[in-house]
Amino acid sequence: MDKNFIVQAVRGMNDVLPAQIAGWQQLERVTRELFAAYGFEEMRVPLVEHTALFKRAIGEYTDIVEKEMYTFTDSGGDSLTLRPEGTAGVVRAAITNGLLRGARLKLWTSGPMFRHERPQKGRYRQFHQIDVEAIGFAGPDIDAELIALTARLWRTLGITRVKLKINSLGTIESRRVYREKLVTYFRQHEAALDADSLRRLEGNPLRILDSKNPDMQAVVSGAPLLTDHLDAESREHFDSLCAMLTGMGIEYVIDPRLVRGLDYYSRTVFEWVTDALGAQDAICSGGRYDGLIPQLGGDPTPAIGFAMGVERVVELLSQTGAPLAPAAPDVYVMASGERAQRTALALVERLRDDLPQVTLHVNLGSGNFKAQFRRADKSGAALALILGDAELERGVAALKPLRHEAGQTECPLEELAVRIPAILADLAEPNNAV
RNA sequence: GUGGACGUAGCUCAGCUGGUAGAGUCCCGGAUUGUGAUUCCGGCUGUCGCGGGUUCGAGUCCCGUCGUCCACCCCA
Repeated sequence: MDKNFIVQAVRGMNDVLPAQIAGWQQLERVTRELFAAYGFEEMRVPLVEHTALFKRAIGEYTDIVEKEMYTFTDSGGDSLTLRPEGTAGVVRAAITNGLLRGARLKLWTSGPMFRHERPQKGRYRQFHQIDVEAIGFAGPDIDAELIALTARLWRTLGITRVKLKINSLGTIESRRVYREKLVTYFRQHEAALDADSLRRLEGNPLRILDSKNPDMQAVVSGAPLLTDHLDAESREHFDSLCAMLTGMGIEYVIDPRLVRGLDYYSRTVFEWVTDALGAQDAICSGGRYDGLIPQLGGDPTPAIGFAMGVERVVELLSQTGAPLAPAAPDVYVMASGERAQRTALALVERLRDDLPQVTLHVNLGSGNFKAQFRRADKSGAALALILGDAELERGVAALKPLRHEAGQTECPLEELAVRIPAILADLAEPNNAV
């Protein structure tokens, strides 16, 4: 085989193998239950939208829109884009399906997102997010509830190395005023800015505050703070949120330099970070986007949402050390001899009819008893069902517990549907364990 | 997009200053011709990421390329 002809996976787009799936399924199960408990309903939206939607929602001058989108022209001549984030599609769906009209929507969705970035740990070109959006809620109480939900999620999953950062960006108007002050300040200190920051000065000056360059610390720390330039209503909204978080016993730090990279955010923004994943430390973040819906053509409606990175949370989950072993079957069925092998499948199908709650794995293909026992052991099954020509002669099967000292017994074929659950129940008793 | 490290068997890795590859594990068979651990014996798998160059000779040196990882950047 010529390795040059082996089809490779696309860079940054990963397979999730059976050995890794347990963490994904656990996260999916826990979030599904939690969202239902908080009154959120699932919805599903397309992976592909018109390019214009993302340009208008995320912002023309963001990194995502400028250089990270998978955009193509379809055969009808439309410019389409693989979604780089989830909120725009959900909001578009709410508008085009007529779900607004003063409604209060609590929604969640999940699936793959696409950004053409250089892959590294926790950052892939196809990655997965779980998105939660609350549309039609103006007060700080929904902000607090969303954050409480995420805090509960970490607790439920056993994830501890996370920290909550919050901030308020103010209204779009107050942010514009602050932005001008900031630009004025940085212009006065242009000599001290690095190349990245000079570039941002035009497009997104707030991001300069986020700079990790140590040489920039002096300039950045002298910059006017967003928190000091909030309008009165945003100030009150933010103070209420802080009080509610404190009231719920949720720890947080106010980070006046926390700025989101998407233009649609206003007022509350928050981010859960961890020190366990390296440079890609944000596992869940979001904020309020009161101005987005009218900007996309809907009736003015306040809203807030967040997204969590599935790959990153799953990685944290696997680091917590909680064993996520693949499920072992209850029974491994082995057959040796021509007649037994012919009979085994039919026998097992009857057992599946009678015992739908019991998982049975059948040894497929050939293999001597030694090999079949090895496979049975590896499968993790509690019980081996052994069918040989000798047993068939007498109309019985042998049953051997694989994880306990209890010895091997024989059972008439017609009694298996009764005997197997009885033995499994017996083996499940903790004091019978080896 | 920028910088750095790395790429040898399915997996984890060894291979000193260039002399055409090795261990453990996994898998298969046997000791035990119908019984899973362990032990012992035997066996299978590699165009040393790919392409080019230097050399009598390259896993080893050089260049390019692809990929992974780390950081920048960005963000979930």
